[in-house]
Parts: sequence; C-alpha cells; structure tokens
Amino acid sequence: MEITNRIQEAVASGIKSLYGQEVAAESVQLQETRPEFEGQVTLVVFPYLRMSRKRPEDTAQDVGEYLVREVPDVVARFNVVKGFLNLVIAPAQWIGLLQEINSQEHFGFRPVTPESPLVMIEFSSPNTNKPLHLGHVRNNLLGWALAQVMEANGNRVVKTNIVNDRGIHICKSMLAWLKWGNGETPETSGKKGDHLIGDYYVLFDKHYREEVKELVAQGMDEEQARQEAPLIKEAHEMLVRWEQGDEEVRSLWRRMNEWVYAGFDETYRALGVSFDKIYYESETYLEGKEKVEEGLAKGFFYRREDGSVWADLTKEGLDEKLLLRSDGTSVYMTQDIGTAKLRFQDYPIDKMIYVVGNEQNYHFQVLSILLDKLGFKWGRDLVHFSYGMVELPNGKMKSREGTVVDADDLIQTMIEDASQMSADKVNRLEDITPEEAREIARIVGMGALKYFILKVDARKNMLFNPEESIDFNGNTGPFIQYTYARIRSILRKAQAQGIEIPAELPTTAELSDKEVSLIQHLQGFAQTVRQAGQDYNPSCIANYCYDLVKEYNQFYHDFSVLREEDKQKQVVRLALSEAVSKVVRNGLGLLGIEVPERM
RNA sequence: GGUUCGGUAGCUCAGUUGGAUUAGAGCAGCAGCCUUCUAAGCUGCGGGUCAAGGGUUCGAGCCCCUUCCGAAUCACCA
Repeated sequence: MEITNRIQEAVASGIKSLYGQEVAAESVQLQETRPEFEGQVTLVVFPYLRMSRKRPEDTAQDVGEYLVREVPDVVARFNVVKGFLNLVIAPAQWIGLLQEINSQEHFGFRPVTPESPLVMIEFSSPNTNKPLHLGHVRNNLLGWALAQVMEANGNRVVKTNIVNDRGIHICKSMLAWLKWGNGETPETSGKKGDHLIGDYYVLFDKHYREEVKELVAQGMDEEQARQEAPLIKEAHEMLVRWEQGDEEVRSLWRRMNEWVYAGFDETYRALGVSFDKIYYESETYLEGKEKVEEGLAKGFFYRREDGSVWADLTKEGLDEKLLLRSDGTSVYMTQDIGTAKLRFQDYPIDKMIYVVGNEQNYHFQVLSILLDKLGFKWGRDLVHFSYGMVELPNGKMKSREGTVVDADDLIQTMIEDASQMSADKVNRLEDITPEEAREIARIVGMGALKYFILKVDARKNMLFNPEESIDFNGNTGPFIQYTYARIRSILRKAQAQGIEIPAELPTTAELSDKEVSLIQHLQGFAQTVRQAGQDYNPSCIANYCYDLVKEYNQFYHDFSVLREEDKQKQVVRLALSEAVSKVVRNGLGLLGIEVPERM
C-alpha cells in the first residue's frame, strides 16, 4: 500500500509540475513490471499524452526523471520501453513493506467501529422438511464468506437466517409421521432429526403418487387427481388447523421442528457457520399484509375485482405482481416485505444482502422496487447475492430425481478421504496422536470441500464432480493448507534454533527478484480484500491465496531459509515466510477455511 | 416472446478499473527431480481463431452493436 500510494502521489504531483495538469493520485494506474524488463512497478503513460503533448517515450522519460529526483528513497532508477515507464524500487522500501505486513495481525483489513455501516446478510434459509443438500452447502459457504469479507472491509455485520418452518411441505412430513411413524424419534431410530423428517417427507410423496396413479387408473385426469388424492386433502386440512392454532397440530409441529433444528445445528457446526439472529416464517408470515395495505392506501398498489392486491411494475419494465391472494392470504413476496419490516425494527440496517440462488433474480428485482416504494431506505440498492446452480456430472441436481448430494454425507466423505489420504502419505508425521490426526483430517477435508466450492465465481453454475473434489492435488484447499503447514514447520524450527525475527528488519539486506515479487504479491492482498467486498465476490480471495502459495512453493524449492548462511538474508526470508503464512491464514479465514499447524 | 446471467485448452476454472510480439492454473497425457527446511511438492513438453461478425482507440478476452448457443425466470408455489 505504502509504496503504491507514494508513487501515485509523486506521479500526480509530477504531472502537475511538468505539464500543469491536475491528476487525482488514486487514479494513477500502476502495475507489476513484466519479468523480461528491469523494475518492479510500471506506469503506463498513455493516459497522460494528452497533457504532455509529447511522444510516449519522452513523456515517460520526463516522469521518470522527476520521480528519481523527487522521491529517490522510493524510486532508485527507471527505464522506458515505448509508453511504459518501468521503475526500480529501492530495496529498503520492500523491506519496510514486509515489516509493515508482519507487524499487523490482519494486514489489509479495515477496522470495524460503532459508526461503521451496518450490513445484514441473509443466508442459508432452509425448509424444515428435509436435510440440507449440496445447494445449501454452496449457499452457506458463500454467505459465511461474504459476511467475513464485509467485516474485513470495515462493516458491522449481522448474519441472519430465515427458516421456512411452516406451510404445506411440513404438514406432509407430519402427516406421514402420524400415519406410518409408530412414534419414531431421533433417539429411538438413531437418525439425525432432519433426516428423520426428510424420510417421512419422501414417504408421503411415495404414497401420494400411488394414490394419484390409482385415481388416474380409475379415469380421473391427472391434474384433478393431484388435488383430489385423500393424502393431499388431509395435508391441507392439517395446514388449516395449524393456521387456526389447533394445539394438537401445533405441539406436534413444534416437536418435529425441534428435531430438525437439532439436526441442522449439527450440520451448521460441521460447516463452521453460525448466525446472529434467526427469523422464523411462522412468526413473520403475517407481517407483510399491513405494509401492503399501507401501500394500497398510498396508491402504489391496486385491488382487483376478486379482492386480490397487485403491484403494477410495467413502468419498471417488469410485470404485474400479486401481493395478496383473493382470499386475503399472503404470498412469498408479501412475507419478504414483512420480514424486511421486522428486521428494520430490530436493526438500523444500512445495507441488506440476500444470499439466494439465481432462480430468484426476478423476485429480488421486484422486492427491491417494492421496498423502495414502501420507504425502506436500503430497498433500492439491496443486494441480491445471486449464485448459480450446482450441477452434477450426470445432470442437474434435482431432489425429485434422487440426484441430490446430502450435506452430511458429503462432509463425512470428505473427512474420511482426508484421513485416508494422510494415512497413505509416505512421509508421515510420527509424533501425532490419534486425536490430532482426526482434527487434521477434519480441517483438511472441510478445507477441500469449501475451497472447491468457493474458488468458483458465485454467479456461475458450477459442476460438482465428487471424484475431483476429493483429489487433493492441484488448485485445492489442501494444497494451500499443506504449504501453510510447511511454512509453520520452518518457523518452529527456526525458533527451536534460537533464530528470531528482529523487531527491525535489516534495511540493507539484498533482495532477489523472487523475494521482491513475493512481497509485491503480499501487498496485493489488501486490494483483493477490497475488491471482494466491492464486487461481493469471495472467489477472488480463494484464487489469490492459491496464486500466492504457488509462488511461495517455487520460492521454497529455490531457496533455503534455515540453511542460509547470510544472517541478513536468513532473517528476511524468515520474515517473508511468516508474512505469507499470515496472509494465507487470514485469506482462508475469510472463506471459513481453517489451517493446520501440521499435516 | 420479454427480462437477467453465462460461453476462455479434451475436462474443471482464473484472468484485478482495457496494457507490453508469448492469454494463465489445475486435472488428464508424456519426460525428469526425494542422503537437501514436509514430494499433498517442483521442473520441462504437448494442447487456444478467448462462441461468430462488426465497431470504439495508440492497444480489446475485458467496453458498444448484431447474430448463434446454453441456463434461470416471467404462477392466487415457496
């Protein structure tokens, strides 16, 4: 940061003094110098030709001479290639930067203060009738990572989850359990609560389809059969009783939801995600009506003859949207308005981010406009953090076709594979207890899963290849974790040998090109964090970590740290190793990926 | 049909606000490297009309227009 800023300012004042034109320092664009040229930082002078009214080469020469004259402690010398001004930075500057990175626990992060903007992030949002699957995993990991990134960018973050705990789908599970469950519980069956409920949901569907098939065989058309099947009618009756507050239904509903939540908690814990505030749809689904009535009174919405309420968004290039059914009950959109209202009562929200799949792009476009009309100040620029579908090699993930990947199974498989992988390793670490080994397997297995999902641009549909995800070679989480563990090993050994990194690094130490390049790369972390926050895109952090570690690995093979004879060089390399490990740990930390001290 | 988002190596993906005669990783294939700080690693080879065409300029994978292909969505479902 430091170096870049100083050069930017110097260039700006140089342009002013040479050509009499004002240039904003932060608009000065610097980039890393290509390896085939001498120098580390390059200024592209093309944007300033209009001001200099000179050839690119002469302009670059002017600026270069100015920099060497005015900031000789930063720019040692320069060379010009066409319109590119390559600057050789004084080594002491790089040492200083390295020192700065190491002196901070969280280099590149911005502090959070009580005055920081308050950002609320909604993610996860499960239904309580079945366990979490791979799609939820992507949602949870993205939501968590985004929350970390926003916080690192100096925002106060509230992580929230809206649980869809009511509706016909829960009644289906409840009904099936009553009919065929024989009082089975998570304790008696040994199943996780969410899986138990999910199984009854599937069971309902199975019997329901049989009923429909039978009715069709008797000559009923399929559409009608779906509505007339005794099971679905019974489920609807149950929903009505639920809405009336029937205590028998409610208490069963509470009991079964508790099972599900216990199951979800286990999965969330394994994924390493948590929430600051959980909303339940059963408590919020009636809230939106009032706001809709308010909008109706103000003339934003209109009522049709049958009594239903609509918003006309044709002016915004969208369609008309239903807000209240003719029977006065609310729809999905109404509920989201109600939830927004409650949230705003609870927190002074400056920015709202919804982590929801891209199949709901239209919904959030509409929601944004509606909230804006209804006077929510953050409505207009709410963020729908929209992510793509997870596809499997043999096609899409569809629960109906049975091609879902269960989250718990997946997590378990990843950890088992990591355990197997480390057992197969040739150079095993000897002095490791079984407990430590299990913990390492957990960290590595989860790291593999998380990294595999988070390295892909969230907007894109992604292919989840189970075989490839457990391949720990290449651009993977374990590769990064492994490099981290090796660096930690070096640092431990240095300490054991009594080699300390001094508080003040020797500014006279010589630096190789690779060392300078690594320091430069480290500097880029701050920018990457900022970019991730601006673009709502955690994937660039994942890719940054990989690039950094890849570069360090090459360094690792070319140079030795502990056997270096020159004490100055040794200390600098040690400091460099520490900086890399620190930045990697912080970077992966933003993604919710842990790092092992040994593996 | 309308809207939104995608299309980069055989496969999975990067590509920072447009930058340098040569667009990067990984996987898969081939060839090397463990008496050397952890080989889950490193080095080398092969593999591309950045979907197609036009435009903007000193310069385009990136910006604009057109076309082609793919996905999502446009419910008194959530």
